[in-house]
Amino acid sequence: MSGEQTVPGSPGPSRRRGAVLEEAILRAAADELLESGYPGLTMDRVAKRAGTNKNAIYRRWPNRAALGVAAYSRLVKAQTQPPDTGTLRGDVLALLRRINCDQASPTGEILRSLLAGVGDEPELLAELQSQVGDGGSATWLTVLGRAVARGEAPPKALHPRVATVALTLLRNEYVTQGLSRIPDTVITEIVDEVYLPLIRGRATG
Amino acid sequence: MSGEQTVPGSPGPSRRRGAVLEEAILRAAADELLESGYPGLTMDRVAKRAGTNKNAIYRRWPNRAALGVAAYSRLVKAQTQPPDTGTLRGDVLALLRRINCDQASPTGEILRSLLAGVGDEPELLAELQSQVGDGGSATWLTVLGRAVARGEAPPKALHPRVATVALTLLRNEYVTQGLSRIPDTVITEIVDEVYLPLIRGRATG
DNA sequence: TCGCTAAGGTACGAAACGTACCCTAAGTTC
DNA sequence: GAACTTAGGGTACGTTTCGTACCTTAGCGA
Repeated sequence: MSGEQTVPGSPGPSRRRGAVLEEAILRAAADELLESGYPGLTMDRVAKRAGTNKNAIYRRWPNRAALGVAAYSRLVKAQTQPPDTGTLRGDVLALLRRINCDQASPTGEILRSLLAGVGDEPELLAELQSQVGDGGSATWLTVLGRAVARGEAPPKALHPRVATVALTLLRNEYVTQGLSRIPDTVITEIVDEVYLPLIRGRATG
Repeated sequence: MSGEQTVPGSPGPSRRRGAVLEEAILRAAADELLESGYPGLTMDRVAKRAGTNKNAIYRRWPNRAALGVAAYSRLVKAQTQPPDTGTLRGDVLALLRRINCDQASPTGEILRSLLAGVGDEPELLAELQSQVGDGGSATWLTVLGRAVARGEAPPKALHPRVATVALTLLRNEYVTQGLSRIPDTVITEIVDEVYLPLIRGRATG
């Protein structure tokens, strides 16, 4: 929570413009998302928190959903460096746990709300999807590729739908269970009961 | 679309009560869901369409989300008879295609909206989940059980998380792709690239 | 026949989206 | 350095929709 964004020390009108103001708005929106979720993401409140008004927001984003997606993108960006623990199981567990820790606490509820908020606008849906979903497709293929190089997995496993199954199952937990953080037992179950049997089973089956 | 629910032939006030009125409201709400989706599910419009007013609705459901979930349940109930084609692949394909035909056209968008609309109310989320998600868990276990009996799958495959993987992947398509109906190639890909390798791979891997 | 319950009609307050209008500060150009 | 253009600030407004309140009226049972 970065608190209010009005420049505190300057009494006179020191007016932010352009990218600076845009950053302040996005930060305020992201904070609101974290605190109150997407239903609590009110244009008036974001404007107030950013120390500006709705005009400045609507000049940049056409509606609340677009602002929500943009703010959400700020929350979940960053971590795309795939782990390298030396084993496929270790890498997959690390990936899922990282998602569960860094993203999950707000993501479950917020993502669920946003998926609805974007409604019929496919552009926003695509952006959400690229942020959350198969934005990580490359990551998973990297991890799997190393496993293939080590002989842990057959080359046939390098298939996007196969590679991302673990992420899909984890996201399904977020969406359908309504939990903010998934228990680690569920993660290990996904890995040991589904993902690794799927990957390795393809080697012999 | 069942149209307006006001009794057409009777000019005088012929007032419906109890279960009859409740049915009319639910049907009106379901029709609104089909026509306009959850965002278009307005209490005033449902009341008007059902030929009643908001009082009668709020006396039965505490808020819009509850009415939405109840109406949605009407839309997706019915089909729970598992298919029996003689092969696991045939059964799984039949299940997914049935879901894709009977449910999908409205389900994708509506489900996405509802998942958000229920927001923080876990009871409604659980009801949604039981209607859409693991309401089918028993179905999938039945299908898998027959496959085990035929020797098509190992008994270890009779695990809820494993059994429902195909459904989870299909639902993931609905939620993240924003399509009302999934192409059949995606369904066969889910079955042939993920589900069957997962089930059969466990036999040998 | 007489109440009691529930439905109908309507109006209202609150919240929030999105728009409009005018004023003013920050850059920009000459 | 002055005029001009652009963009931010403040505010008010119209609209929609949720959820509530209040009163009237019809159906049903005792």
